[in-house]
Amino acid sequence: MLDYSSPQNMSLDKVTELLRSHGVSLTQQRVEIAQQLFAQPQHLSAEQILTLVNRKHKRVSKATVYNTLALFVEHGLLREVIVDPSKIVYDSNLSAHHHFYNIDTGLLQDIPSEQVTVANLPTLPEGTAAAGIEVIIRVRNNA
Amino acid sequence: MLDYSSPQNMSLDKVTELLRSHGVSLTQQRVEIAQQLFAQPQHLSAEQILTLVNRKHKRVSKATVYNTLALFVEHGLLREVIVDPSKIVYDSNLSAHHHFYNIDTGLLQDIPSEQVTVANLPTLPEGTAAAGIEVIIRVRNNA
DNA sequence: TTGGGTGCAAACTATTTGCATTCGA
DNA sequence: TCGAATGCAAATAGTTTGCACCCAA
Repeated sequence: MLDYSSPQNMSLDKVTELLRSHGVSLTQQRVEIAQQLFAQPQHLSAEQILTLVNRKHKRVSKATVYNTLALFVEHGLLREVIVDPSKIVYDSNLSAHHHFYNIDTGLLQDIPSEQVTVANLPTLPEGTAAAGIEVIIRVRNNA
Repeated sequence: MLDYSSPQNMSLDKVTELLRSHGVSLTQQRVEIAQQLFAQPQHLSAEQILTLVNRKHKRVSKATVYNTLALFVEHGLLREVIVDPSKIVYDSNLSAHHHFYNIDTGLLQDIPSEQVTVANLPTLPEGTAAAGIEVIIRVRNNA
């Protein structure tokens, strides 16, 4: 499910700059988590991130993974994708896009935003401002 | 949060016909749950449904509520809306529509499908068929 | 009658929390 | 130094499960 072979880490320099530019102060754990997450655009659960980060040496606790993910989301470094009631998926692809979600396999795939047109938006409810528009296309495997 | 005053129940006749026509066999509990759910189009959590159904007399267990909701979803009587990682919302509005989700209050509101145009759909992943298209517009309260 | 449905309590799992310890600036 | 961050374990909450009993057809 998770490809353990290909992903390189993002370089320390780049991670440092990325976190700093988003107002996140540095700690060893945040850097390790960020190196994994931002090596490439990807979809990971908290559990998967915990496993990835601790693959070689156990250095990051579960609570810190959750704390850090929440912090990254808050600072706009990461996007939560809510498609499966059983767990949150963290998406390190920051560009605007939508998703295919395979309800049989759980596979989540990006749809570049140019490939979907959402038009004619309705007026928002009184006293609210838009925080994001999401299109989720649920698919199932052909029998 | 939940309006306990207005909702009437759907009549026994209508519920009987509704369940039968969707291939669901009748039991006391299923009828009680259906009467609440289909009294009007609404968004309810499992917990809320449990409370509603047992408001007067305690007759339906938690496990049965979950079993029944899953059964109704399977038979197309109900739609699961997944917007909040902490709980599933069951939507008794069967007509095509999308949702506003207020991330501050948790309020879910329908958007009639005529009010949003989703065009230019991308080709589906190999070997899959569409199971549903969802548009969720997340909003927050104005400061 | 009898297989599906129900109720109860215990199990499960993702996430959160409390608090003592450690670390970055 | 010192407040912020971390780690651990226990707590939480929604949902699921196992199994004995019950009831709709």
